[in-house]
Amino acid sequence: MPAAVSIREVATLAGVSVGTVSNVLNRPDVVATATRERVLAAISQLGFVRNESARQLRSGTARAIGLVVLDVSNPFFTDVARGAEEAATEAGHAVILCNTDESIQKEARHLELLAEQRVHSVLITPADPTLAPVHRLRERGVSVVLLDHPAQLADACSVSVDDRTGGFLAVEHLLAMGHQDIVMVNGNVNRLYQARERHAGAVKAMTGAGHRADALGVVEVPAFTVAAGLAAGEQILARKPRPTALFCANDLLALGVLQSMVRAGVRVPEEVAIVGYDDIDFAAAAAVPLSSVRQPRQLIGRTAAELVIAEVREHEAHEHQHVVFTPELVVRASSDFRRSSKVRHRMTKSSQGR
Amino acid sequence: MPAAVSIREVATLAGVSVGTVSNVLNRPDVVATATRERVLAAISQLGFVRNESARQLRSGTARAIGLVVLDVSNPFFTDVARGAEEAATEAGHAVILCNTDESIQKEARHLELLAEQRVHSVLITPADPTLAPVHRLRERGVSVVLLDHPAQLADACSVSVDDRTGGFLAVEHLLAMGHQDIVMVNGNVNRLYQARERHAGAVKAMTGAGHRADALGVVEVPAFTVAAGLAAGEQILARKPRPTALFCANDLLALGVLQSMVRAGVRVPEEVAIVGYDDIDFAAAAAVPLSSVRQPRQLIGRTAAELVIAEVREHEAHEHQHVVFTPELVVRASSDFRRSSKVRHRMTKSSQGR
DNA sequence: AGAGTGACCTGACACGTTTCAGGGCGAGGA
DNA sequence: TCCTCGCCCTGAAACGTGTCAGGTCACTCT
Repeated sequence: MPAAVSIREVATLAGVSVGTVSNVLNRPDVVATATRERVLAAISQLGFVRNESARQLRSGTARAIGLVVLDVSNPFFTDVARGAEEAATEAGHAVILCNTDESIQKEARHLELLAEQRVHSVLITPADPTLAPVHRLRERGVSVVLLDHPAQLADACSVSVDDRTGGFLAVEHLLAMGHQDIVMVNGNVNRLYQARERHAGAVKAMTGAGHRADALGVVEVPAFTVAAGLAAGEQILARKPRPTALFCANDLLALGVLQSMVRAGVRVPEEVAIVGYDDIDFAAAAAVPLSSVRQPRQLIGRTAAELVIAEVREHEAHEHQHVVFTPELVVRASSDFRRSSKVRHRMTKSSQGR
Repeated sequence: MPAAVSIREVATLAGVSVGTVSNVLNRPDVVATATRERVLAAISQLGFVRNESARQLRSGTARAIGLVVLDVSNPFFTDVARGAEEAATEAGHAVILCNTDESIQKEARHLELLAEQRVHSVLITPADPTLAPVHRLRERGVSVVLLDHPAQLADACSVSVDDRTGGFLAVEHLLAMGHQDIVMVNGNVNRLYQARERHAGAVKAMTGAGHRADALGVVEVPAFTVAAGLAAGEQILARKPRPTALFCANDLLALGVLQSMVRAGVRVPEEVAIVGYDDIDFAAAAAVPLSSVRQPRQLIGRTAAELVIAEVREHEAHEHQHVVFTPELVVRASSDFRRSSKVRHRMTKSSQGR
């Protein structure tokens, strides 16, 4: 392994001091053209690469921002990550992506690591409902933006989508389609902010339509995954009077539930209507195209990154902002038989065809 | 922003030298119990956090490994990433995830960044077919593992899946189902290794069955995405004698193609059979459950990370390995009407029901 | 009692960079 | 001729760690 070449060797080869090389790198305008070119030639000849560690050590903080999400496998979060990465790259920052799987321990572990890396800021969808680790970061002077969690913290920006309205839209739609017996497939309401808010919105729709609050059934799942959705589907299939409509707290759950319905031969939407949440790209391509509550995924990530970059730049003068986007219901075949009829009809022909 | 506390302040508070604090951190066994506890108390009292930059600067290399993939939005790669992250975390390494979108420029840019960070190794699915950036890394002494690209490089390990066999299995299956007019939906064969190999396998299956090599039609797409698949679908729908079977080079393409067929009312698999590649989780949940060539996604990532960690540990003694997994065809309804009949039948009833 | 032996700790240096006070030097003005 | 002023450059001092040669001290052995 060839020893890494340092600024000093470049300086020697170019016949200048290390200070000058550094200037060529960081403030090219202050050095004479001839010298600059000599230095640049030496750099490329030796294959010199800046040592970011040393820069950070000197400057006290890294040019990296940490992005901590609940589940990288969830297309919702990869889209958020894309948005954030775009904005970060434009501003010359690297993004370190961390996955917590909703585990408080993993979250703490990753944040510890990010603190050691001296990232200058962190974008996080909190797994710990107490937000304790977020506060620890703030105390250490790390800028934080809460993703998808609009806690009105005095000391951090946030970017979120109005989950309560999202839940409301979904259930309002199901009620409008004539459903009475609605079940929500949801994560733990106490642990996860999104679960709590979407549920609250759903309940609001129920009571607004004259139903009792507890008329909304609930199936709690341990994770927001397709597998958990499959399990929830089995559970729902076992219920004696089967609910006629399901509102799933995200699309992975909805896809799992849908799959178990299809396997069991339960017709969607005729026997059971399903609405998901997030409107990931796969929702439209599902066995029955999935109705879903759409969130501006990439925009969420981009906005968060931009906020945090601004915060670091503005320093003390920065005022924390709380950006809230509004979700939008996308109705497809899984909750509206009128939309499924055309395709369904052809499928009928197709089965007869063989 | 509170000044970050350094090892020196901890030393002062605990009444020891900085060397001792460092020892407590790195070789706790060499320091007396009483002293160690005093130091640890000081650490937690001051909220001291190691400065990773300084450590790296001293040790010359970071405890991070770079993971460079073609598309983070592709569930195949997120699964690979998960596997890699698991193994890396177990060994105490962080993972920096980079996305190239198949762009040579983005790839170069990310690798530059990783070099500056002095990552101790890089796992990469190359976007540049010349592998030039990979060789640059090697010259700088960075360990590299090629993902999904078994180039028999003398100076790097690789982990891949036998793409040629995968392509062969897919088309062999379609031929066995009685198809003659088969089209492959594929990326650029010259640019992407996977595209080239899967195509070669497909051709081998054709010729093996007594067809001419050019009997396999090809639709080239600009990217391995659902959107590109949709566009390819439109293109195929416009063909005068419509092909009876499609082999898509990955599942995102297949899902897109499938969606455009469903929209156009073309029956799958009766009128057009479809086989995808990767067997991502969403394949099974698609409008018509998708036949696909399965790869051990997480295992690929885990193996790659383990290889590179071993390489760094073993130093000079390391011998480069080329691990090749074997893919497996998973047949579902999209290419086999017998498997679709049950569900299809119930759907028939459902359409009649309303 | 003196020497030898561990156990434990100290203190300075090095890692590669950025920053900054200051120095050399040529040109222009008095 | 001398002074001043810019321009361009130098060189040393940090940044926070890990390492390592050496130092101190109590204890044991002869």
